[in-house]
Amino acid sequence: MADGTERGDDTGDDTGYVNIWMRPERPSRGPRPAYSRAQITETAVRIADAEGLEAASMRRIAAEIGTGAMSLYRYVPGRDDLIQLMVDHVMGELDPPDRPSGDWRADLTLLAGRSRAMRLRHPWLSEAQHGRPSFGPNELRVLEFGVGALDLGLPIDDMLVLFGLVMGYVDSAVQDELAWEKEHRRSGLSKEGWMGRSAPYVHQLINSGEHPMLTRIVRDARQPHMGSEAAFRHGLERVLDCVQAALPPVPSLPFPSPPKPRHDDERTGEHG
Amino acid sequence: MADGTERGDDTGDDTGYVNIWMRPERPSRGPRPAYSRAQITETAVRIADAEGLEAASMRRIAAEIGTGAMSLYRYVPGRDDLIQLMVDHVMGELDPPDRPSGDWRADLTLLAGRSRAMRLRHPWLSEAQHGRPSFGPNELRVLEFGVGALDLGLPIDDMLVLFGLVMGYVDSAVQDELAWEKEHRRSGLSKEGWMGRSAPYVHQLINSGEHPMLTRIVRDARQPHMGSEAAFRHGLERVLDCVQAALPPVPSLPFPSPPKPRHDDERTGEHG
DNA sequence: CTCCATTGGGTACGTCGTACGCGGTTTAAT
DNA sequence: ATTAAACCGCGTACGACGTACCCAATGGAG
Repeated sequence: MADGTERGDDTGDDTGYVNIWMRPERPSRGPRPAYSRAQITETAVRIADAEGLEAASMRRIAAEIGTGAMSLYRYVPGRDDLIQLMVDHVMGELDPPDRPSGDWRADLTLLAGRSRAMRLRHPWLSEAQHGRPSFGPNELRVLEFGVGALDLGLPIDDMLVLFGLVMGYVDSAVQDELAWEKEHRRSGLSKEGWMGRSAPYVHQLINSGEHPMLTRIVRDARQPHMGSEAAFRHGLERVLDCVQAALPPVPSLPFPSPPKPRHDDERTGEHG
Repeated sequence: MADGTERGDDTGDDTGYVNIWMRPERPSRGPRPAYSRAQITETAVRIADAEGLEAASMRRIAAEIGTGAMSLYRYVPGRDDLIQLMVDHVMGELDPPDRPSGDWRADLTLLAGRSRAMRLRHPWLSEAQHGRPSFGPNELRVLEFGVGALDLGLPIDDMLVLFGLVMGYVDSAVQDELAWEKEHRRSGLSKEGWMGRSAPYVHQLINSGEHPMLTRIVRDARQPHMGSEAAFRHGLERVLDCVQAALPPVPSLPFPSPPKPRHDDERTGEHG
């Protein structure tokens, strides 16, 4: 173990910046750069949208811009950091309001809907996040809005759990929506072709009698027969019902008015 | 686009099998194979456990077994399918009981605890799943047990949403636990070193006054000061409270306790 | 027995991320 | 104004990667 690419124990890298957000885009000296992080990031996002994250290689991005691969390393420490820039860039598309409205359910519904649309536009996002938060500026804006909407008296740890539940649902729901498309890209089969090929396997599992839940999923689930957005909204309502149960009871407050910012709420929930 | 690795439009691959589970391990004719899918999968898992998923390359696995890289392709169509075998293999470690016990909360607690332990043993799992279900036998056993535990009168779609909430929480919680370790492996910094380097960035964000929730996370969150397992159990109880609220009211129980989730343990004096 | 499907394994191709170094350009310091 | 350091774009090169293709050896089916 640990034979080769290890560096020192405490230095990390040459610059000493621990993440991409602490590294300045350009120093003060030297000629003016021909490109920019934003341009590189947007190009990478465009390629990944069209052909997947793995297609957004350094060479491909550079070729799209019209330069050599190594030029990109003047702007970005490496590909992993560029991917973090891509993630935060598309997070900016959520464009949450500056402050929660006071109606937590409407706020989270808005955020979830925009997240779904954004994730459908950028199917590589789940793969690119793969766990680490990275605390980019746009990611922070989303966090502030979403967690702030749940600021109704719970401890911050519980607020984070609830916010994670909602965003986690959005992620997995969109992944399900994209599953057919991904499988198509992987196997070259259409949806009908995949169903036809899988039918023997699924039938074998069902006929074995050892998978009652799978049987019910195949036979009784209505999600495949609903519209994608309708299924998403339905599940989201269930998740928000769960969240609501974890929130402190709202109607009777024996204490003075909470410190939540009360905005004039003529925005009504857009639930169906 | 689509200039190179594209195949036909409807054939997919040579064999016609749509996923790895439909492809038989070995045909009837020819010499007896020297290795097996199980051996290859276990070797790959061992490498990924120790050095990450990307270290489990075909060449590396083959070298560990003591053969050439191309020999593995007699057992597995490609690396993506091998990763699916790895995922299902570690899913087998959950080893759920044959049938739910009747106490859905105990069952899901058991499954969540085993999932956390398993994911800590195999930190690459989240990266390897990256969205697609694949319906392997061990994955199906977990699905049958977990969803079956929630079979209390809800429609199957809602059961799936609730089960996904619980497993999604486990995933994200373990990812948080592993975040330090991953960052350490990436930057070569210790936890204290990372905190020291990030302090200026975090302080800048906090001092800007535009991130009240981040401020509360840094100042008030008790999770970093709890044990990892205690934090996990605490959040899990919150999630299960949410799930309970979505379940139909219990038909008959000896205890007439209302299903109201408790939202305040002992949170006293949160502001210093 | 013969036949040929299947075996393990080697070679080779195209791709990847990126370390390194070069000559030219810009700016801060003198 | 001069100089030297810092920074630019970019080409070359290296060691990986997944895997297509080819080969001789092998052993069950006829």
